[in-house]
Amino acid sequence: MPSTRKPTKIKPATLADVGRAVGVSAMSASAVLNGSRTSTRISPETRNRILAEAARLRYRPNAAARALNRRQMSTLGLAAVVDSGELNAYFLEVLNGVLQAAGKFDHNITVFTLRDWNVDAGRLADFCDGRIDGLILVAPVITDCRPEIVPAHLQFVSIHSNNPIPGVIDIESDEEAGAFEIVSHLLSQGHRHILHLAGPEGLQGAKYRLSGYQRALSAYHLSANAEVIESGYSTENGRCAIRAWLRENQGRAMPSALFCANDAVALGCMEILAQHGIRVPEDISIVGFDDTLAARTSTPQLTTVRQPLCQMGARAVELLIKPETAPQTLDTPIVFPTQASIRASVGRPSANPVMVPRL
Amino acid sequence: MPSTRKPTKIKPATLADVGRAVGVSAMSASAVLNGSRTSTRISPETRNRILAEAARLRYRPNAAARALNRRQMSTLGLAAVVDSGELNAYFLEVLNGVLQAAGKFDHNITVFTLRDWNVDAGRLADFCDGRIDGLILVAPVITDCRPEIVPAHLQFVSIHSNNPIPGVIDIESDEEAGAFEIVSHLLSQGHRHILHLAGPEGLQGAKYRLSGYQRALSAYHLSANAEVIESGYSTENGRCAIRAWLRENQGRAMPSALFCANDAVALGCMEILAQHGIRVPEDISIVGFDDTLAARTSTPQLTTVRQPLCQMGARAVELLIKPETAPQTLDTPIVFPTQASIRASVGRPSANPVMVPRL
DNA sequence: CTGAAAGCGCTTACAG
DNA sequence: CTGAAAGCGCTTACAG
Repeated sequence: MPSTRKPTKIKPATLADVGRAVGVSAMSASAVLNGSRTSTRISPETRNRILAEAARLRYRPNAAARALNRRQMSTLGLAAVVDSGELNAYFLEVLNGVLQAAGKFDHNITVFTLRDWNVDAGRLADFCDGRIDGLILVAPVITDCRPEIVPAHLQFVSIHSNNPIPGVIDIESDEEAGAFEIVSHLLSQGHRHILHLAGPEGLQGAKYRLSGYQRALSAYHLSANAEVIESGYSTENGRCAIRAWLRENQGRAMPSALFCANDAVALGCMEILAQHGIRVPEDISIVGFDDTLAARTSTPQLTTVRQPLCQMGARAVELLIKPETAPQTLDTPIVFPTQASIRASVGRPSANPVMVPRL
Repeated sequence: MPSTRKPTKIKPATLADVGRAVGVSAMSASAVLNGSRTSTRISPETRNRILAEAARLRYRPNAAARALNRRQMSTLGLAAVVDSGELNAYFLEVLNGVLQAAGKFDHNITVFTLRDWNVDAGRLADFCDGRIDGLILVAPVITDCRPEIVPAHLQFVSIHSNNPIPGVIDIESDEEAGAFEIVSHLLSQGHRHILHLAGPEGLQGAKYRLSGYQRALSAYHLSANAEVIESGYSTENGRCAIRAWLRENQGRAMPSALFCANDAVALGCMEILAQHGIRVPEDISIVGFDDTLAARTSTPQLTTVRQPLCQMGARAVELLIKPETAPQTLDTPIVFPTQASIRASVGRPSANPVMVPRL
């Protein structure tokens, strides 16, 4: 007998159903099954009968009714932009941290996706209609920041906000220090010509990474050797950028190392370099940024800068659920440390410089 | 002036507030602002005044109240197990498809994470308390499948369920055909000794992949050449499995190709082989399964089997929101086709066989 | 065209 | 120890 579609008529048991089955009021059932306060005492025997009937009827408190009454849903929102139709590895790391923390506090996570921060900023407030008790903005880039995007009755927290949003607590990682550390590592390995593929112009994170790069070179009195080309943040951006650079520099010496805007860009570069027979790290060293899972699965594995995205996500959840843990001043972001992840994609510079191949 | 924590007292405007401001009943406001049915006609002028006041007060219908009344939340659940504390690339692909489809139907997605399918199966029904209108199970492995795990009033859909769950529609991809196709590709390239690193014993997907491998060999009358070792599904599993195989087969000829349980395992193998100076694809060809983003970022890029995870996620959403699109029989899974993704990790077998290095 | 009433399922005072 | 009442914000019949 093939199973058939289930009739959608079956209704879950309510407190009234349980009460009726036992012969008491819904209120008594509520006190036993959901009541947190101990002031209302129920006799042990009716208590047991209520418990038994509730189990038999598979009673579960209705979340919508409870939310309406308590004015909170025990749910947090997570809003992110989907670039080119795909959430990326960066988001996945944040999501992991957010889910883990939310679980601890018995909260759910609802994911909202936007096409574009500026265009969809107005929709943010629409999500605050009782569905969620707080909203986490993942890497928002809201340049046109009108006050009405964050509603008066809910708290927002941002992670890696591109610019301050009034009333929104921001969580950052120290990207400047991370960039400084990783470029210093390259320098300490003997690299003197390090090409930086910078992130998208206008993005704060890209600026921090560039600034850390410059500060490291400066510390070695090598500012004159700085060479920067703008790339973006995607693998395809990385491919295009390095391809263009190779085309324009045929016959010249290759840099001995690449400092890429992020892991995705680094992977794009590795792909193109491999096509030209340029080996990593024998011929050229490469470092990325973010320490996404792609950094661990590439060949060779990527030296990169770890941002504690998981912890940052968890902190965002904590800020919303336990606002008393928030810092005094909302204007200064909470900053997490970054850390270099040293892997196989960095070696010593090769003795005889590699030349850019002629096409 | 530093911004201060917002007083959480501010309450969003209700229909009653809007009605009061205009001087009409909440019901009229409802008819204008949220009413879908046209039977209730409001005069154009009061209509406009209601609209104006609603905008001024930033009225938004309360989702909890509406859900209580309509008995649906416009939200779907997505449940997955977090292996070793991390959601993986496979999940991310499914999530992408699910979010995209949910957006089209104006539904939200709430993510639930479990530690272990069998242990936490009982919690599934707890989520069905009015928070969601349907639940998607991502790759569930519920061996001890008692009927009460799926509640009577909600529909569940599974993606890649390891075994049938009564009353749950399952969505599959044709893994057997995918394995057959990719192994046939290896055979067509001249490979005759193909080692299979099989997925975890007991998992249905691993069986399909093994079966496709065997069928392809059989079609070439090469069943006698089959060689299978059990690996798992993680990169570390892949490293261990290939390391063990190399240790036990020192001095013998290497297989000319590896068919790995999935991309992660393939990457683990590539890493270990590289350590032994064995080149891909010159010395040995490698194929994976899943076509996760790691397959595109490895060097060389991985030949693998693409499963349309995004589409499968989208179909799951559609099944829950438009149950009329469900197939007649729930017992037969919906099967999506798989497809070989040919990339650089496969070449022709080398003329002189590579030997397993002595340690 | 407009409103008073009842109800969705729960909880929070308040009586008995 | 237990229950009747009122309310959370919305909607759906039903009157006027």
